[in-house]
Amino acid sequence: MVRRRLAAQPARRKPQQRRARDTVEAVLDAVVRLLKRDGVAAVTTNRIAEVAGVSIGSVYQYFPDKRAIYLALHDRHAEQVQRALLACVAEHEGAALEQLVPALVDTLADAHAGDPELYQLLLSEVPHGADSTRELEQRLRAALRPSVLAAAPDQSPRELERTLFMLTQLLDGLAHAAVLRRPPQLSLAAAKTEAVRAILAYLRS
Amino acid sequence: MVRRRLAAQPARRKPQQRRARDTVEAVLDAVVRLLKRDGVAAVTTNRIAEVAGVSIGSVYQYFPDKRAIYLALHDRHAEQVQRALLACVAEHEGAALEQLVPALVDTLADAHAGDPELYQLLLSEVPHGADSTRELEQRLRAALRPSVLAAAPDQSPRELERTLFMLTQLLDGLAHAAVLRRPPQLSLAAAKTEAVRAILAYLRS
Amino acid sequence: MVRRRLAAQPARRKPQQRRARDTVEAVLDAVVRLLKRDGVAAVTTNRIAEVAGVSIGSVYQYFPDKRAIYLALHDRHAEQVQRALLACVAEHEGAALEQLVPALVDTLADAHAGDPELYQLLLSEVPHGADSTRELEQRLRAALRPSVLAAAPDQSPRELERTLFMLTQLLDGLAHAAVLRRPPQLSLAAAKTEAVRAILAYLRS
Amino acid sequence: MVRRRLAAQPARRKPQQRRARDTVEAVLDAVVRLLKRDGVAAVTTNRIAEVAGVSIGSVYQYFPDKRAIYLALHDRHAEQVQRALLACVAEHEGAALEQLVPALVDTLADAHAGDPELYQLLLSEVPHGADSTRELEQRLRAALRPSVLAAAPDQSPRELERTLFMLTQLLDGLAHAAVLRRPPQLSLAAAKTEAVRAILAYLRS
DNA sequence: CATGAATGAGTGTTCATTCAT
DNA sequence: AATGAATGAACACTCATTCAT
Repeated sequence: MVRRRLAAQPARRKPQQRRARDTVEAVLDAVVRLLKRDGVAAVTTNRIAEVAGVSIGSVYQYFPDKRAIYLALHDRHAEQVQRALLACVAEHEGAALEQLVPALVDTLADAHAGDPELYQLLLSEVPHGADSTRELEQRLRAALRPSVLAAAPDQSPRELERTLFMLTQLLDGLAHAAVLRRPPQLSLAAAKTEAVRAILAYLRS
Repeated sequence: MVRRRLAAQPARRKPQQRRARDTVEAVLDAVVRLLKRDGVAAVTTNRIAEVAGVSIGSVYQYFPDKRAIYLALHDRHAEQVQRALLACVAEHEGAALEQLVPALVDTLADAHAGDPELYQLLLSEVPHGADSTRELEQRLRAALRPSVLAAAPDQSPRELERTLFMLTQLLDGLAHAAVLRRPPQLSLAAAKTEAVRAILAYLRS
Repeated sequence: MVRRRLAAQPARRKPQQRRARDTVEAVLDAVVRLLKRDGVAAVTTNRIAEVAGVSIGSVYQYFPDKRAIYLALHDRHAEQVQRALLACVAEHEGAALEQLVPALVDTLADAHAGDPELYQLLLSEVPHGADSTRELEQRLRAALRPSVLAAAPDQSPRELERTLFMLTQLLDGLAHAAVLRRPPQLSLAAAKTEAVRAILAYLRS
Repeated sequence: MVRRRLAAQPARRKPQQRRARDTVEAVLDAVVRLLKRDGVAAVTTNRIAEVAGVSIGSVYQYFPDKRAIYLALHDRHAEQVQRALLACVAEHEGAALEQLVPALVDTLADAHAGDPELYQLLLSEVPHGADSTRELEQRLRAALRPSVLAAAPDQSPRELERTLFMLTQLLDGLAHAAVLRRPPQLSLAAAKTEAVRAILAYLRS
């Protein structure tokens, strides 16, 4: 009996960590909700706590200050995008870039299109240091490196980095543009096709 | 009489308009100075007035509120970029895109490279509605339309818009990336060459 | 006419300084009122502003933070005591210490007795750095130096300082004790007499 | 049986009381440590618990609120001083005041000099009601009464109280001043000698 | 009894904006 | 038109205290 209890103890700990994670998630979701409903100006720490259903004190138990909340939000977004990309790359393991690139454009466009409003808000209204932007790029680069290396195994590290840099910029930039910036006459599908065309044209050049 | 008046009025008014323009410029410069020296958090209207050497009352004479100051700052930047682009396009009137594109990349990269710190701040820290981002694109598009039209005079308006959209995104995105995001191993010159290569590859495809 | 105006200008400035002084005084008085009425815990910056009849913003125009308000309060008290002491010393210029000491004890006891409650509060509840205590002593010492020097002109500087130190401590300590700490059976007058007796006994020894 | 129980109970209880005492001491020591290291502002109940190595809940098991902690700290200090004084008085039982007074000054000065920083903090920064100051005086008076009575057995109770009051004030005030307020030129020894001189001069007068 | 996560009233402070001069 | 003292709503954040485990 005693032993069972001792063995069970670690199980008790988990709920604590679970609860912490839940609170963090609730806080970030609250920020998103506030952001969409009332704009950045309405995002106050007290309001966040209220909407998240926790006390303001608890918010400060998990985040040292308001900036940290925004930072975590940006991070969470970057993580989600990375996860989607890694899944996409894994799904097309061994495929040619001709197959991979359209899939990547789709994945990225979807990631942004899933909640373009939020994404736009995140970019244009939610404060984020320069690192935050780099964050997503780092993750993108990491996700793509294996595929690019497989497509051209004999390139120099320098060339590899250059290609990765350009591919990252083109992918992110064009998917982003397709979702958020395309002119009214252009459909999302057409914009994605065009993006794929541009990227493959570069890779072949 | 009419002439005298017309001649006199501008003379009297000019100083006033001059003064107004000077004040506006002083305010915007003050924001830039504060931004660079102490970060967004230090940009308060009272501090702006102080650094600009005008009274806070005068600031509110020219700007309805703080947002308007940031907006004007973004606008001024967009205008500067547009001016540079128009000059570049004018200089290459009649030239093929093969000549124009490198020049445009140079121009944009220079525009950003001239004060990359400020540009980064403007993008990542200074609040700017979605319009503000579109602003620059609109101007870019307007500047490039004649050249693209000249290069392929018989394309449909739809095609023209599509090409302009992609060209704009590629130009701005890649110039931006070349200046602010390129990995340490990649020189600015190499990044620009690569950008030109990508854009021309797309245009030829 | 113009000249008159130019000459009048300084007169206009005064009201500004006057107003500033008034606000500072109003704030300090508000703190005293709050302190006496509701205790230290009730002294919040917003409440101070309210009781002082100024906006909280104005309070912060004149004091960088709350500590500064308390500091100013201690300072004002020290200044008042010093003024009373200087007046007392001036009144007894040329008198023997036998006459001066009782007058000094009276003055100090009155200064404390005038508002013993406030004085006690200031000492025991209102935060004050170590300097604040020294402040009053410095002023006391400065006020007494001429008299002590006159009473024994041929003592060494070292001896002078020693005597001043002891005199200061005895005066302040015993006046203070007479007002705030004497046992119920002892009248204020008797306590003062006793204080004088102790001080003169020391000076004669 | 009864005996066994009585004998056993204390044995069982002692550890509990011991633990309680230890916790209380740990808490008070934590306050002192925080006070010295980081100042009053850093003394929060949670931080106290942390530094004391107990949970905040345990702190509240032993102290009803924060004020009680400070009160206990002042009390502990007063107790220590009293203990030293009683020992000193006991050591000089039957001695004349001429011998006792120097010993008392030494004892008090040592009590304060042992940790003058803490003592100063306790006086100037740690909130303490008026009682807290009286506390030490009461204890001082109690400790000295037998000696004063022995020195002049035929004085009236009124006179006794008056003398005790003055003696207490002079002893505490001058010892305190000798340790914490003496000017740089004056050595601690010289200051103590001077204090003894003043007190004996008063007693002889 | 011990724990420490959770609470939330309340604080000091800021800063966009106004308006009397 | 210019000034800048005054305003006060609103904010980020703290910390004494509680109570479920």
